[in-house]
Amino acid sequence: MEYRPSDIEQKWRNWWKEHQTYKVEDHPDKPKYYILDMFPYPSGAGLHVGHPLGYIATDILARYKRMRGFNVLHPMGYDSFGLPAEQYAIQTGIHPAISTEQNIVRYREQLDNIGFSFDWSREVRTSDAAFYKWTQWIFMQLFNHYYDSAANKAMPVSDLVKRFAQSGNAGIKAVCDDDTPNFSAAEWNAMSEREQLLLLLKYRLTYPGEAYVNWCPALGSVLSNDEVKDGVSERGGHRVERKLMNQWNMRITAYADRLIEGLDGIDWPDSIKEQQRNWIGRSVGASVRFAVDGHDQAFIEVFTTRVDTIYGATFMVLAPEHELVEQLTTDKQRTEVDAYTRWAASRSEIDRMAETKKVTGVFTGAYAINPFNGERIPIWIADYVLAGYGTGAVMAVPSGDQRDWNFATQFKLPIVPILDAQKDLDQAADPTKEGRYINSDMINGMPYAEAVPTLITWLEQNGLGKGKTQYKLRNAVFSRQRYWGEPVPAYWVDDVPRLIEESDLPLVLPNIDKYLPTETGEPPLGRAEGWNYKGHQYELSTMPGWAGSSWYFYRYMDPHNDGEFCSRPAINYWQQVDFYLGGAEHAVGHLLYSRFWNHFLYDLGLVPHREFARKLVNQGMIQGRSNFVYRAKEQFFEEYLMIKVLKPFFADMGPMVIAEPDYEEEFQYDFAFEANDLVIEVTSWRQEEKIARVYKSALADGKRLMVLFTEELIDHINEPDVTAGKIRAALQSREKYIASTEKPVCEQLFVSENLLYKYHPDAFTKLHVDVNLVDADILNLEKARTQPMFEKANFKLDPKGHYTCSYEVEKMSKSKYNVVNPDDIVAEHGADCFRMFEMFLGPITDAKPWNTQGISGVSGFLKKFWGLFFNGSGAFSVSDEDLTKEELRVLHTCIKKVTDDIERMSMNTCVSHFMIATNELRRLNTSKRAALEPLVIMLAPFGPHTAEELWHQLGHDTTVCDAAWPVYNEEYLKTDTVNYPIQINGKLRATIELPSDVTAHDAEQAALALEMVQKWMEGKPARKVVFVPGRMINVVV
RNA sequence: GCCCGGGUGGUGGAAUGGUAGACACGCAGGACUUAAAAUCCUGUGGCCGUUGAGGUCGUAUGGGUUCGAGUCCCAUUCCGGGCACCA
Repeated sequence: MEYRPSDIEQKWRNWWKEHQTYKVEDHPDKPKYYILDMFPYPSGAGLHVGHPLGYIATDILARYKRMRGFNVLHPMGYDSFGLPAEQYAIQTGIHPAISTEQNIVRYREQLDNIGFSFDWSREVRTSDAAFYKWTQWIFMQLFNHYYDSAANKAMPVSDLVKRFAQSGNAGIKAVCDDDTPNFSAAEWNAMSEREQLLLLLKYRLTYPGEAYVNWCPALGSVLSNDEVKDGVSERGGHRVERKLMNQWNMRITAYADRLIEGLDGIDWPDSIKEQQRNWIGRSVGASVRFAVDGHDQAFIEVFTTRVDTIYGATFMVLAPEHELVEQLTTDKQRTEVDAYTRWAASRSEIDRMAETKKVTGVFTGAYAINPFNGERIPIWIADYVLAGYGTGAVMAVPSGDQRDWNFATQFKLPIVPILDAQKDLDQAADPTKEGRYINSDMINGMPYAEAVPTLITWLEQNGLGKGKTQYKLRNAVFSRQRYWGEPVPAYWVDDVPRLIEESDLPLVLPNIDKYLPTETGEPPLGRAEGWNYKGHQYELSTMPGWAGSSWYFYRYMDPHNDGEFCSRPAINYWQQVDFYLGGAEHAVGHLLYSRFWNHFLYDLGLVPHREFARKLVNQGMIQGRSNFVYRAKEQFFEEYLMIKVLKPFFADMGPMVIAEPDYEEEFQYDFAFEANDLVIEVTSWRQEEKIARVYKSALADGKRLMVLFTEELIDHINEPDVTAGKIRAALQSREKYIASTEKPVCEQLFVSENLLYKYHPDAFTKLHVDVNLVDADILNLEKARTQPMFEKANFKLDPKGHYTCSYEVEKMSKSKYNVVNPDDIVAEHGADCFRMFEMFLGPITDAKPWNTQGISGVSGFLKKFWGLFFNGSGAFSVSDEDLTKEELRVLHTCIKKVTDDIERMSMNTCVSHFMIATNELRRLNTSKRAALEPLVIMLAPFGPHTAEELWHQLGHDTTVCDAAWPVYNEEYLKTDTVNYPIQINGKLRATIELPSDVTAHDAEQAALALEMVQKWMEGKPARKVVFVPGRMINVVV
């Protein structure tokens, strides 16, 4: 019988479904093992080949653990709220719930075809009201709790209220806003309810507050940094500004220390732990208040980790958004400061952080007073100081900090050394802490360790500052001005948020007519009719993508519970995730937020562990190979005209007078070619205003104007002669204004990648093109023209008539149009082959570009393995004979290696061990049950369909999933002799066959006796002989 | 820019500090075939040499630790991921 996956795979998938093979029940008497994959966002592009990489690995582990006697929970669901569905809804008007449902159906089909052992009865979807009811419920718990620093845990706000009423907030150690005032019990009790509620917001673990966002006025929406390119929106190229908006926040900073400490107790990759530590960015230092000269009420608070350098602070820098900038700026400096502030507002945070070469900034005209020596230091603003980090102000110490040094050097500000150990301050800053302080008044002569406490004590005694621990971690913005997310279960009364009753959960997302912000700039939910609670308007923003994914792993334990997010018995049995697998790109997003929520739920006694996942493994990303096309900008046509049309044209016409355009002319006419009083302007058909303006200038100058539309240049891009003809005619004509009246056919030009070198790089926009339209980097023009992107396009082809695309290896994603689906491969080679091929690609932790060359190796292996069970005439034929010593060695080597390698998630080497065993058994002509049955069992996690078929052919009638994993016997692995390599001074020179139980002494003697060894020792005595039993012998001379 | 990974034949990759290149792909040669496909066999890191010798270089680059380094340490370089509203 030939191996034909299509004959067996569907059959067994049906059988598993019928027999509920993968249904998981809680068995308190059985050891449990909870294996979790990061659930996918159901994108419109379908499941891509990167998704299953992790799912296959965990599926293998899950099936393996089951065979080792564990009750395994390996569930799957969908992170089904998200921006792409909303954008699709904006474009098409289709409700995100509908497109999401369609995408899920597709995902499910694709997942089913791969033969996973998921228990689908436990599926969760974050966009189901039955699920987000509990996301909202957790939000409400966060609102109702504050972080008590004394108890080091979350406590009910109702307790806080009682304590306020009794003794005010003086004795309360809690995490709260920096600007929380001190008040007595009497003051508290005298407050109105509204005042009290506003004050409590400063303590709650989730609260509305101001935060900076990328605001795009033209689109009327907030954009992610990702959606902002070069200061304008990626879609549409509209202006984007940094704007303060009232947003819900999560007080994750309350848990900063616990989130750092918790990392020590979990088996997560060091790189993830390190990234989280850096993200939280705990730094110990001091905050210092600087008075401002001439402004009695204004103080600038700075945080520094190097308070010891304070006498070297020769200026101060504020973020352009700093609230005092407006007030401090002197009239003389105002124009300059305003211009700089506007410019800075147009830059994204990433741009600002990335820019280090160019130092920019302006002087405000104001001076701060150094609290230690009363010195006046100038206050500047510069965008390397970020408003969102710390206080948005830094004291600049150019002798110790490189960025400050650069700034000081650029703007000629003084650089004062403060330690006698600092060197070469004319070359660079020296951040050393060595030596003794100089120029530093009260700490002169002290070392670092003494100086810091001296200064902090002084600050605290004088009320000018204090020792402080600062975190880079900011409270997490929790509002999204979007539709497709969980509604926030809160409503507003007199600008104070209140929660709805728990009994009114879930607060179901309402339908709206359009998925866009309202005309007044409110989020889409502002369009919902009757969106209010007992007459008060609901919160209009929705929750971010990470809300549902921060706790979903508990829902799988008890997915249909309507009374609790998870029942007590279920959580007591399943406890926590034993093995979590997913991409490292979630290192500081999902994985940190989930830990935060879990610590909170732990404080409330709702979950048994502080950490939700005991072990985490990162799956490497399967990267896509993206292709790019180049769309010409207007500038391109000017260059094209010069190079392709005018140059040959001049050669034709002989010498001719061309005016050198001066600066002003260039401004009036972008493309200022002028000959015989004719000016040529290149612009788009649509730029009526510009054309009118240029025509007016031309008239005023007494010149004639010819307008060449970019669209007509596009039409004739491959025939420059046509344009040359037009110009020739224009030169001879006496008309004042010459422009084509033909309607353009093409509106965009795409230039082949191998022609780009002729033009200025800025003349093109590089755009992703769907890889399905490209074959070996050549764009399929016929297919391309069917796409909206190229509907009105012309292509400038290379001399071979090809449009060549450039390529890059990057993340596989719908937005990069480089998604490859597994479907075709599964259909062609079968699911088992696909599963094993993905594993065979390499370690799951490595990133690698997708590439199907090599799949025939796995496909051939499955055929050979299958072939072991069938005789020459194609009949199933397995004997019951005993195994020979060699067959035993082959089998048990394979058992040992595969078992060890699954345990360390090295699935790629497992596949090669199967190949080796199969090749060996073929060589030995083995068709004995005693060898093949254990192999079928071991193959089952990898190729479940094939294994199930062979298992049943071997005469079993229950599933192979419940077979016991084979155990290897060390006895069979032993060999009588070992082939020892012999090194002379670390270089391999000979080998020698020695008994496997040889003593060190005998081995040395045998090695030294060898002729080759003697030759390489060149008569010198052996100074030392290193003998590693079973490994090697090294002779040192 | 900052943080985190990674760099091994033509390709994917293997290698608890102990014979670098397992297992595959590809390629070359051969067998079977009228032919092709499929299948099977042999070879396959570079260089020098050889007729069944052997030598030498080699794990991004340059240093270091060690009897011994792809593996550990330092520096450089290139590539990938993250950088707070993509998920």
